[in-house]
Amino acid sequence: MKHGHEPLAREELPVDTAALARYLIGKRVVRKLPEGIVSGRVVETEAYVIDDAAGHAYRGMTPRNRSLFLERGHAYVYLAYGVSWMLNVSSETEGVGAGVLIRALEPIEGIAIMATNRATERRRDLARGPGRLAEALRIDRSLDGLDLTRKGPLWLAGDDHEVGEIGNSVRIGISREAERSLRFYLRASPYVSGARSLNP
DNA sequence: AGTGCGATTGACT
DNA sequence: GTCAATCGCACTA
Repeated sequence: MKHGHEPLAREELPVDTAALARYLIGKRVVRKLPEGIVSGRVVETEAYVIDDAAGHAYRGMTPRNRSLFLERGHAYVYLAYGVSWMLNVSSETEGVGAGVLIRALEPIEGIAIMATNRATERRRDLARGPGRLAEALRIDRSLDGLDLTRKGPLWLAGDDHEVGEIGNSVRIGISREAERSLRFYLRASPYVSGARSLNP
């Protein structure tokens, strides 16, 4: 990497949730921890679009989901099933609630730190799945609302690596609006979560 | 104030 | 393949 994890500029982020979900494939999530930098390539995302009954913003702003209404490029972090933290990127203009769930990363930097955070040595299991990636990067509520277009504890950056073919499918683990094809993933990546049928 | 339910994971049959 | 863990939050009253 010749660049120094320069953050993505907000202006380059598509002002459209599905477009942003696709755009983020191949980009980098960078986490600064006391032990060092941890980062990975985004290989899987899901869009939770405007007026989406499956989206947390569907019934309006609440204390939990207010970060979804921030200008695009901010973190929305919440706890799923009382067990796993989920990292989302707000995706529309200020006041409009929508976001992109980051579902899996290909581990790039700080592998040893991730392995410690995850209590496993298996490379493929470090950040395959939204809860796992949050654990690997030690992401929790304290990062909710963070501007991901600025260097800080967590941000989004570019990546010089060529991006392979991007597939799309229905979203995973939801019941409402389950038929919509709003999941995006890198076809060739072994670091993508989900059943085989969803990764043709 | 009580209740039902997940944008998941890991353990287990 | 099935299933329990675990808890914050939105919703009902």
